[in-house]
Amino acid sequence: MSDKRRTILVTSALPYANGPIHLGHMVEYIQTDVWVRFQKLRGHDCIYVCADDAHGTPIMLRAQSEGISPEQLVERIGREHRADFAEFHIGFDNYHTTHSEENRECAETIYTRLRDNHHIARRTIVQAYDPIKEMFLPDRFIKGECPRCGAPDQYGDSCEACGATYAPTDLKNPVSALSGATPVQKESEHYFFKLGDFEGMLRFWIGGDRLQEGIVHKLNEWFEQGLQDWDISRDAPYFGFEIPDAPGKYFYVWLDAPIGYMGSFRNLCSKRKGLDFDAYWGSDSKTELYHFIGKDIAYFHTLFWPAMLKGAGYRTPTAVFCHGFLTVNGLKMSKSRGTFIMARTFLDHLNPEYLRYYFAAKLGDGIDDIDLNLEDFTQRVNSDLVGKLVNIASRCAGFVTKRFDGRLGTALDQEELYQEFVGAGRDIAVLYEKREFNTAMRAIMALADKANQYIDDKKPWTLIKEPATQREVLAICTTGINLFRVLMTYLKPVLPATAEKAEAFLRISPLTWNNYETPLLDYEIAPYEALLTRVEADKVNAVIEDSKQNLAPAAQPAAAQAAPAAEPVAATIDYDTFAKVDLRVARIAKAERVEGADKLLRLTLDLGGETRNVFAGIRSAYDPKALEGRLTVMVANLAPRKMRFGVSEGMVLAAGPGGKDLFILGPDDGAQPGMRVK
RNA sequence: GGCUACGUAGCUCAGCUGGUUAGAGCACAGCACUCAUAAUGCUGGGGUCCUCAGUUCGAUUCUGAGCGUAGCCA
Repeated sequence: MSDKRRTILVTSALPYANGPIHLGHMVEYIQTDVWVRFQKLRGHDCIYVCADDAHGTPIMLRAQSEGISPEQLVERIGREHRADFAEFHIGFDNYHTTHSEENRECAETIYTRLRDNHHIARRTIVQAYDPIKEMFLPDRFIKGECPRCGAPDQYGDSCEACGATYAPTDLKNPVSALSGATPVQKESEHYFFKLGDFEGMLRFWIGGDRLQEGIVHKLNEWFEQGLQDWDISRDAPYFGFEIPDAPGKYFYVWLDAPIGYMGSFRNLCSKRKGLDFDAYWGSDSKTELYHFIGKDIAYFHTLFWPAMLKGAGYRTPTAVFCHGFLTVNGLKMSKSRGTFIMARTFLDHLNPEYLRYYFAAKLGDGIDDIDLNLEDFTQRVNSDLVGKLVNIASRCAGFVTKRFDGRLGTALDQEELYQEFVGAGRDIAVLYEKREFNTAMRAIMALADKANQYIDDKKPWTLIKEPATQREVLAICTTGINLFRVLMTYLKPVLPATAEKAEAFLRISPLTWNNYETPLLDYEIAPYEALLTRVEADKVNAVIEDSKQNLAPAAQPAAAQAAPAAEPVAATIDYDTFAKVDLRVARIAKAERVEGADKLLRLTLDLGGETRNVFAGIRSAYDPKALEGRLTVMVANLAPRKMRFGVSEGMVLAAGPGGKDLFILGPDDGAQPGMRVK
């Protein structure tokens, strides 16, 4: 049935090791895993590797803020990632990390070969530098006003207000997001990969069937703009691999991330006998290599990555498969709506196979976004999997167990129908191969409909009443159960755990794509037990509730009681005016009375990296000791003001008429010192 | 802002190179059945194919503009 045995290596993009896996990530791992399981089911030699992407500035800083080493952080997150994937039945052959000796070796080899082949250039560039943290700042860590529209508080690479893109040096009034200091310009020598050397090779490479049409269009656009050198080095301090011949310089995280595919494979070679690294990665490799990625990182995988491989004397990918993003209920995932769902939260309440099926039912070979509509999800899973699929086995098994000692008949009632189901496998296999899972699921469910229609048409529950037609009932149920077995084979890539239960029910060895052509006859099966239960709406709601963060209902009863002393609302201001006020969450590190002032307290505020001295006129309402440790909100960009007792560097927000009736603001749990209030 | 995609029934989607009454599943309504996890079967209602303009004998399908959504701009 399968063609000749293929040798295939498959990867999913490496999740970043600074946070947990969410359902958006799962689209990719489920898509890849279904494809890999399909290949294995067909009897091909298919290996699936992945790893944590462990390097870069965000991980370094996150570890710092948690007071642990980056290695400890990455180790912990990696453990969580593995657990999430395992429970979603993602069947990696190997899951490694980019912070590994194998990866260092691969990265160094690629770099030195590129260098020796003259594909590396060195140039001194000027970059923003944080004089307090003593480090160069990535674009995302610089904030300032957009040079085009003037919107405040924009990142160093692009403006969220007007969409302009620019260099961080173009920002007006830039500040470091780490320390609040004004970045200074500082020179540094950087290493560049000369992508332009590979234009001819890449133009040729993107031909053929390697990439989806939309991606090819995008690449052509990039070609027209001209391929530019890629900056692959970063200065210390940086969590990553030091460049061999350049002390103090590190590989940019995006250099060693895709190399992580190789590193993970190399690690697998050390564990699995007979696996030959060069057979898979050598320039003359005969094996197939596929990368599943999200559409956002196509650039790295379709330009830099093949060029790097080529330049270092390795093979290039057979194809790169892009998928779209996940929306929930038609919108971007949102923490406040409770639709930013972590893999773990889903697992806490629901069977992971529900999600595997739903994603499979929606995923095609394109790069369109897919939507997780929770109501549709519930109905679809219940209707397709429980109502149609599992129902076939459930409605037939009772007769077999109760009336025929659990033994299937010696012949099918309808051999043609069985052969029709078997024959449909050819088209379904083609659909799986082309990653048109949505069409495959529809084809499988159409068969399930057919099986139910068949049983309905034969009405075994009527025939069982007549002694003369008892054997007919057995033949019908034997047919139904065999049809179910075929369908379960087709769904095994999507529902591996249910397939396993079905195997136990049928008392058969593992289903494969090659062992269902002859029906099970004269064969004893186990009593039927529910293979899959319905999605309960309560559980779906529980997932949403658990995903909501900091959504304590805004207190509004006060407004209802119409405060007598209500102050008229001030004149309208536009957003820009409001946005000029930089409000920050602050931790009151210290609070003390001020000698000689009967209204003031001196507060030492921690803004997560810097501290401020602020005087607040709240002594009549607060005991200083009770304030220490509390979080509050302050105006962080108020001009410093000299007072008799010192300089006040900002202002704490409070409401109330005065005296004992003063109330300082406090954020909900979870807020961290330094966060901006917007 | 530029570019690349996408915008079809309440929901999720299919419609290849333009051609008779635009399809499927789910949801909904009616009927039937009771073997099955209130599952299943049959029948039915429901769409200005985002908007406008153009090409054409004829456009959901081609072209242009606009609106909306997503990604990218290394």
